[in-house]
This record gives sequence, structure tokens and C-alpha cells, in this order.
Amino acid sequence: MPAGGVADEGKARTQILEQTIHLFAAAGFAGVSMRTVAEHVGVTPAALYHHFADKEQLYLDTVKYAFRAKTAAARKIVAAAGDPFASLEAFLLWFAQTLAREGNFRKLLQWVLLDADPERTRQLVQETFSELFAAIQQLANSFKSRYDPHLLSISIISLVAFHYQTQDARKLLPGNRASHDKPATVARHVADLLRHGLGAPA
Amino acid sequence: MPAGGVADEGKARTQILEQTIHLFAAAGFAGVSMRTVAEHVGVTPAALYHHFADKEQLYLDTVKYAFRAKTAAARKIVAAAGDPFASLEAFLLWFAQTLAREGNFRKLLQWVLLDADPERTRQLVQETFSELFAAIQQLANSFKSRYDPHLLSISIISLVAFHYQTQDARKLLPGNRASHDKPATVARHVADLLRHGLGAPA
DNA sequence: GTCTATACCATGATAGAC
DNA sequence: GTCTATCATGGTATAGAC
Repeated sequence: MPAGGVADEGKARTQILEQTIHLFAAAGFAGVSMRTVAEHVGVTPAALYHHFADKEQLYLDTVKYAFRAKTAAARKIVAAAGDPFASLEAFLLWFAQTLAREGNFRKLLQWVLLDADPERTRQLVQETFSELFAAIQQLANSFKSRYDPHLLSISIISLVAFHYQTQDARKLLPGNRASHDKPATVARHVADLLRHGLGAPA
Repeated sequence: MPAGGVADEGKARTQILEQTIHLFAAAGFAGVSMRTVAEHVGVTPAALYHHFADKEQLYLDTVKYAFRAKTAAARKIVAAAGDPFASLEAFLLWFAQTLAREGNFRKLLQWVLLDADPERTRQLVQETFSELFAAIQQLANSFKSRYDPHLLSISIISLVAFHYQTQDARKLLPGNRASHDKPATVARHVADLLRHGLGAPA
């Protein structure tokens, strides 16, 4: 098995996955046809079936491929620094940067959360969310706070993830400014809120 | 124009919308066919086209119908109490209860956030998100905190919304307990976190 | 306001040549 | 490993009877 990590991966196969990420990110499983994929990749639909058993497998492999390495970075960041707050801030900045920069990553995450097929959900959550979540939960535990680690982990992820999920929608809502989507701004806001809460005005 | 608020609404039309909510909530615009809707409603596809110009209009009207009244409740709750923290806690509980109880509402919200069509996004955000957001922003302002009102509003919504967005996924992640999805638990956790932050251990 | 019938196109998937 | 050709099915939408 090659360095990639998941089964065998020919050059052509990898190139297909690479070019398919954007399509599934934009329209989801049901919104993308094999013909569209084929056209975009520059082959015929039949050629796709040489590399993937069916559309479902292509989708699963595409999402897994897109998430690989993305979350491995999180582990390192969380494990690196000693002070919990320093780790938290490093993670928040990394997460905000990643979501801001990699729209495909963000959207695929949203598609995974909306997936109606339980088995597909299971596979994707384990392949995608679980490593990221484990890293955050480790961080959450290091605070030795009053909060439940599971709840706190989700809260930390929420504050960054949901902000970028609503990126397009917020442009239509009052009080929006372009600077609100800058990763540094978001990370600082969330770090402040998590550290001090609303109780202590500056 | 009748009390409903949006154009004309016959009895049959309303019944179609009512029964279609669940389908679009589960599978989104691309994942639902007019045949499926017709079968589920108990008519032929042709009958649907008597009430709705096309599939897109059926989708838009369904989402708008599902959101109507849902968010009107939020305004009252936020406006009611005097103390900002009391209002906040009342809102958090209402929001958690609504998302926990009304899975269709929650899922439609997620579909709206993922919609790739800018014009559809514009219509739906204004019809759905904007009233809820205005209520929260009013609340956020009342804290007179150091935080940007827009950012703070999204943070408040994030902590509850994302928690329930990840409901299915979290069942597969470590540390999950059934009690974590009880509205009272979520609301209390979020209220504590927002009030005190991580800085002040109990 | 709902039906039958249907036009017409897109879909996932396969067989078999090269 | 990719092609051409094809199939069966399902997709949106319409015409016109009742």
C-alpha cells in the first residue's frame, strides 16, 4: 500500500478525485451527475466506472480524499504549545484560516452533516470529523473547567465553523463587514469570548 | 390577501406545502423529485403544476411556509424580559427546544446555508434568517460588551445551532451522552459559557 | 382542481471494441 | 484505461379531457 493511506491510488484516479472535489462541494451528492464529473475531468462516464464501482463510491472517496491531511494538521497544533490558551488560540486561527481559505473543505463538511444516509454518515464522520474532534477534546480537557468536555469541544468548533457556514448569508444581514470574515478577526473574537465571556466588559 | 401573508393560499396548496416540508428537509432541493412529492401528497405530478409554476417555486414556498411563525416567537421572547442575561437565557432555551423538536426546521436551515444559487439564497435568508437575526442582534446590543454586535450575534446562534447540526455526527464521537441533546442541558451550558467564559472555574 | 397520457431529456450503469 | 454505443429508468414539464 502506497503512502497515500487508503487502498490503491493510480495517478488517473487521484486526478479524478482532485477535480471532483469542487463539484461535490458545490452541489452535494444528489446535485452532481456522473456525466458532469466526466465532462469536468475530461473523460467519458464509462471511464469513471473503471476507477469507481458507482457514484456513491466516487463521492465517498472524494470526500475522504479532500479531508486527508487537513485534520492531521490540527493534531500537531493542539499538541504543540504548553499553555491551554495558547493552544486554543493557535487552533482557532488555524481552523478559521482553513475554513476561510478552503471553501470546498467547509462545504463538504456541511454536506456530511446533512447526509440522510446513516451508513454514509458513519463512514464520513469517522474519516473526517473524528480526528479533528479528538484533538479538540484533548484541548478542552486541558482547561480543567466546569464544562463537560464533549459540550465544550462542540462549542469551540461551533464558534468558528458556523461563522463561516453563514458567510454567504451574513452578507445579507445587518451589521456585516468584510473584515468579519478575516480569520484573524474571527479567531480573536472567539478567543476573547471563550476566555472572558460576556461578564467582564473590557 | 388572507392572513397567511404570502400571496394566495388555497386549502389544497397549504396541504401540499405541509406534506412537502419533510421531503425537502430530508433530501434538499436536488434530492427530491416532483414524482416523489406527488406520490407522498397523494396526487399526480401534473396536479402539482396547477399550484406551483415549477419545482423551484414549490421549494421556495415550502421553505418559506415552514419558517413562518417559527421566528416570530423569537422576537417576543427577546423583547419580553428586562435583564439582558434573562433574555439571553430565554432565547437560548427557546432556540434549543425548537431545533431539538423540529428537525425539519433545523435541516431546512442547513439547506438554505448550503444553497449554491445566490438569488435563492437571498430570498430565503431574508424570509427566514433575517427576523431571527435581528432579534438576536438587538439582544447582543443590550449587553454593551466589548464585542462587535454582528460577531456576537452569530456566536450566540452558533453555539446552539451547530450543536444540533452535529446531533447525528456526535453520536459517533467520543464523550457523547444522550443528555447532551436535551434543550435544557444545551441552553444551560451555552448560557454559562457565554456568561463566564473559560477564565473563571466554578 | 385533478386526471391520463406523453414529450423530451438526463440519469446511473453496462457491454464490448480498441 | 478509455472509448462508442446503448439500456432502462427516472427527471421536469405540458396538453387536454373531465
